[in-house]
Amino acid sequence: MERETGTSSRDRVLQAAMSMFGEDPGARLSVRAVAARAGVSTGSLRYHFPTQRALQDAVLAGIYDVITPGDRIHDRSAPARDRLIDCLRQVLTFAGVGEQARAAWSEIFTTFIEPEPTDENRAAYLALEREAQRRVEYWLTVLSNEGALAEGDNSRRARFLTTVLNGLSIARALPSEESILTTETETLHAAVDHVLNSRF
Amino acid sequence: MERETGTSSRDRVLQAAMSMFGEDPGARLSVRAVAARAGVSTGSLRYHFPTQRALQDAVLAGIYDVITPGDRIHDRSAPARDRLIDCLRQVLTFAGVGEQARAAWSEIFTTFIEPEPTDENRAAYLALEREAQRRVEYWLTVLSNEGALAEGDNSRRARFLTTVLNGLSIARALPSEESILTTETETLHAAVDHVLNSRF
DNA sequence: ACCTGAACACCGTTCAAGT
DNA sequence: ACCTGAACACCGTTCAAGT
Repeated sequence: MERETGTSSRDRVLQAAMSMFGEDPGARLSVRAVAARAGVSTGSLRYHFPTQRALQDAVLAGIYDVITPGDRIHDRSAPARDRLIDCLRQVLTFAGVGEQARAAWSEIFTTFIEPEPTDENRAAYLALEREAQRRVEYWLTVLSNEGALAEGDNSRRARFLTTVLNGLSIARALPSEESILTTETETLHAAVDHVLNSRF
Repeated sequence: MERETGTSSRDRVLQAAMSMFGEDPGARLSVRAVAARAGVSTGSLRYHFPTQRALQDAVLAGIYDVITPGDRIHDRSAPARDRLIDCLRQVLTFAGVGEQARAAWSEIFTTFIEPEPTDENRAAYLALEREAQRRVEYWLTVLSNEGALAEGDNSRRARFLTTVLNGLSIARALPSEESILTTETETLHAAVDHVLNSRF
C-alpha cells in the first residue's frame, strides 16, 4: 500500500473511502477496511472522522461534489422546500411515466421480486437502494448545514422520503384516474413538509 | 428466566421477540438478546429461524395476527394515533411478508403493470384502489368526528397515506437489510403524525 | 496535534457435539 | 429432530501510550 506522501492523513482516508465507494457502492466502508486501504491506523481514522457516520457523510459530499455540480439543491436563492421537492422530482422523472414507468418496474420486478432471491441479486438490489438512500440523505445534509432543517436523524428522514417516492413511482406504473400529477404533487409536498417542519 | 414449559422452543423465541418488539419497536432484536429472553441457545434460535431476516419476518407476521381481529378505529380508550396506525397496519398485513409479499405483488404486477392496460383491467384496478382509499378515508372520518383530526381534506390525506402504504408494502417484497421492522414502523409513524399534526 | 494499536463490547452465522 | 455453546469473522468505539 503506497502512502501517497504529501497528502494529509485525513485526505488519504477520504480518498481511500471514496475510491472504495466508487468501485462498489454497496461496499461496507468499515473502519478497518478503509484504514488499511489508506495506510493509517483505525485510531487515526477515528481522530479525523469521529464516527462512522461522519466518514460516510464526507464521502457522500465528496462524491456529489465531483458528480453533480448542477444539482439544484445548492441554489440558495430558492427556498429549501422548493429545492428539495425539485430534487425528489428528478428521481421520479427518472422513473418515467406511463409506458416507461411500467417498463422500469417490469425490470425491477423480474429481477428482484419474482425470482427466489439469491445472495447475488439481493446484494445488487441493496446496492441500488443504498445509492438512492444516500442521494436523498445528501440533499438533507446540505439543507441541514445551512440550517434549513432541524437537527435530527437524516437517514431516518431519507428512508421516509424514499418510501414515499417508491409509492409514487409505482403509482405511475399502475392505472390511475385522471392526471396523477395533482395527487403526486400533494403527496410529495406533504412528505417534504413533514420532514422540514416536524421534529422527527 | 422461566421456561414457559409446554410451549415449543420456536414459540418461545417468537414470543420473546414479539414482546421485545412490543416494548420497543426500535429495538435491535439481536440473536443473543432474543435467545436469552426466550431461554434458549443462539443455535436453537438459528435452527428455527435460519436467518435474522427470517426472525424479523416472523415477528412482523405474528404482530399482525395479534392486532388485526377487530377494527380498532372505534376503540376510544386508545389514542387516535395508535388506532390509526393499527388500522393501517391491517392493510399491510394483507400484503404479507417475504414470500407472501412477493407473490402478492407478482399478482398485481402480471395483471396490472406488465400488460398493455385494457379498459377492463384498468377499471378493475381502479375499483381496488378506490376500495382501499375509501377504507382509509373512513378511518379519518371517524377521527375527524371525534375531534382528533383537524378540519381538512380527508381524501387528500387518505391518498397520502395509501401512497405511503404502497411504498411500505413493495419494500416488503423487495430484498432488504434486516431492519425493515424498524424502518416500517418509523415511516408509518411519520406518515400518521403528519396527517394528525399538520394543517394539510 | 496527530497517530498507534490493543481492548471492549457487541454483531450474525456456522458447526461439531450432544440428546 | 432438536438443541447446545463455543468459535469464527466481523463490527464501531474508546483509550492509554507514544511522537
